[in-house]
Amino acid sequence: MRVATWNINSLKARLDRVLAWIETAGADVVCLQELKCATADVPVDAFAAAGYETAAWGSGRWNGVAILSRVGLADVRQGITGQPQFADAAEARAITATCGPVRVQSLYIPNGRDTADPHFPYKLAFLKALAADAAADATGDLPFAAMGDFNICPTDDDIWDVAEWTGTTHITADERDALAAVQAAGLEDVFPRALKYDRPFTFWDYRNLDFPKNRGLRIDLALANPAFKDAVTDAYVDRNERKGKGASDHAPLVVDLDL
DNA sequence: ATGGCATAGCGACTATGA
Repeated sequence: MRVATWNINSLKARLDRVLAWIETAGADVVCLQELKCATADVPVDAFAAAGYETAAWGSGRWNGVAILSRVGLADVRQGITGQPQFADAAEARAITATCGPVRVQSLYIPNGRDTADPHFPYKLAFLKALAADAAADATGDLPFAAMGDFNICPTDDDIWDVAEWTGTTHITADERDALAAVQAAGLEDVFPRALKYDRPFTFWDYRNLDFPKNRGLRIDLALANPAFKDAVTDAYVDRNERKGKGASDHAPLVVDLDL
């Protein structure tokens, strides 16, 4: 089966591309992030017509996560245990579901904005809660993966030029330590193939010709438990989906499983 | 030191993203 995660940067603006991609890619399960619409505005009928059930948590203009599945959808859980709030609100950043033989979590980790911004400790707190939340699924027999936009480059190789990002979020030791704690719960980074160049970036800023110049980041990850990891036969970033007018600034991360 | 580009929202601009 084929599982994918993709930050689509607005479901409304990207619907045609999402429908086209899930069909041509033949994805069985798709984790989406940054819906940027309310739960009630998620086009579940369009996904149903394409053969997919939908679990979604949207909250309007920002954030929003979903899971599409054509292999069943059960045991849906919104948010994570102990999820911190920001500005007194629980943001739509996590949804988990069992899809046939696998359990997947669609995650949109807070950006952090700036290391001096309140959003930064919020990001770290979210990751700390995630590490505790993931422990049960990570050690279970059911194949499980926490997938999504982690907004962290795990290593200096996961960014086009780390020197250009000195002092910014996404590459700090605090963030990498928080990510390592999530992995220490029993989840391993499923490292994808690059379809072009040497590194499998998943995000390129719209500005500055960053995509043509391959100034990218690898921030979209699939963290898998042993049962999931053992079933992986291939993983790659579909950078072709980043091309052309109307693309998201993220490309889908695709994982194939012998399940 | 800042913006670039893209998105949504009652909008003629701002906030957010990474």
